[in-house]
Amino acid sequence: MHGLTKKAEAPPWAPFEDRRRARDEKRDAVLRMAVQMFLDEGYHRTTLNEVAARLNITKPALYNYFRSKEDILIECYRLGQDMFEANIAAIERESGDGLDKLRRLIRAYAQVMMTDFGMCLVRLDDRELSTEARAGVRKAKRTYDAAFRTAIAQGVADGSIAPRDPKLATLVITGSLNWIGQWYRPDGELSAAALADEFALRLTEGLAARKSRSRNAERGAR
Amino acid sequence: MHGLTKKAEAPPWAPFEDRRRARDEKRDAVLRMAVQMFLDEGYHRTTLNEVAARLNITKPALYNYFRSKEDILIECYRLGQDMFEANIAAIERESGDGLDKLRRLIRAYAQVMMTDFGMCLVRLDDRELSTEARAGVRKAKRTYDAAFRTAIAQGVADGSIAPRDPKLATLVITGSLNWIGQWYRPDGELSAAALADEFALRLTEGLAARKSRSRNAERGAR
DNA sequence: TTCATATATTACCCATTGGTCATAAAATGT
DNA sequence: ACATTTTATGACCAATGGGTAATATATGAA
Repeated sequence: MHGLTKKAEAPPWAPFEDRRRARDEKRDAVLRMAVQMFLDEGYHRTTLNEVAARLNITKPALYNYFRSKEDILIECYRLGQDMFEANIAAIERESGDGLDKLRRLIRAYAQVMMTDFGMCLVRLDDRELSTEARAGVRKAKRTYDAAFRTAIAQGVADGSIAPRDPKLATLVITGSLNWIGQWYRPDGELSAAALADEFALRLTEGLAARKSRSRNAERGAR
Repeated sequence: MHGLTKKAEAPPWAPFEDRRRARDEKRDAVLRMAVQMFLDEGYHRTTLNEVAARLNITKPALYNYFRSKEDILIECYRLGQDMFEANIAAIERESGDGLDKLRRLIRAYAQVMMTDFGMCLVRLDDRELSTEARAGVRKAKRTYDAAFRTAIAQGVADGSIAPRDPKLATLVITGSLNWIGQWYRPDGELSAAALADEFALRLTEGLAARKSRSRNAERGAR
């Protein structure tokens, strides 16, 4: 019996890993509490003392996980951005005509907008952020807009969407979607999925290109 | 020559009136400056010192015209509300089917949303207000929503709009309109009127009831 | 001129709040 | 048991900004 391997099962990093995980969990708890309070009361009316109190700790303890109040806000934005980006990127990879893609974009975007971190991006004022952080957030927002614009442009090109200015059409659609973050409450009558479907339906019911004989002939001809 | 009426033309109240007008003009100037700064920088990041400085006065001078910072904010909301109410009430008085009325509502609402005081209602956080003031603002907002809902319900009833839930349809439409306040800049390519027309077109192009033979027969039959 | 009123200023108060520091208390490793 | 690191705390600092009081200045009336 070598003294070396008395109980070789548990890897020696386990405690470290445990600790790191416990730390991350606490960090996440701070973030979840903070985002809720930011959304409920507004960023600047939410004090770090209150956030800490609701977590049964005191303010300086927060500084073990975040460097500043703005740092907390930045992380909220980042979590929201990650959700949008993951969903949008997945849809852009899929196949389908422009109209289909647009419908999927609407559904996905609407659903993310009904989550706490998702609505961060439209409910919280990014002017609270430093110039650099704000630039990052705005750049991210522009990429989401671009996804809608290209889907619409593609739809107009492939004949699935009746001709229109993709930029204006995007303003109409994303406005409606962004505003969801202002009124959605999880305790409403309709589920998030049902609402997302409704928005996908209503925001595209006027877009489909008429399947006129001439257009069909045109498409069949090439 | 009576000493009494040496120059009887100018009414004796003129100076008073002049003074009152001058006062009102200054008050309005404060309001216009304040609303711009509130929109530019956000309410709580706009200090009364800065507002005063931009008007070439000092902070305490503002207190000749307003009782508090919140009082200024309340007046901004009120001016915006007045614009919405005047427009909406006028349209509700007009005749036309539900779809027509909805289109006119959209155009009018969009145009007010492109003014400083109009966008107040969606860009500024009414949680800055006292409970009573906030209740007033929210009540006003609900009446605008109600105008859209009734127009849509009327349209569904009179056959000009294809059947749908008026409440959800209103959320879709007013969301798009409210979001205008977040991106509109008066120096854009399109005029406010052109944008309003575009929104009226795009937000209703999918609503019109199909004029199917059976429906026409139905309508003709009663 | 003189008085009254409206309007403006300077200087100040004070409540709030993000953030820091020295230190204590747990938790972890040996 | 002991040493070390992590995590938490109480006390405090400093800046910000809304609001006020005492006072000065301009304006119109008598």
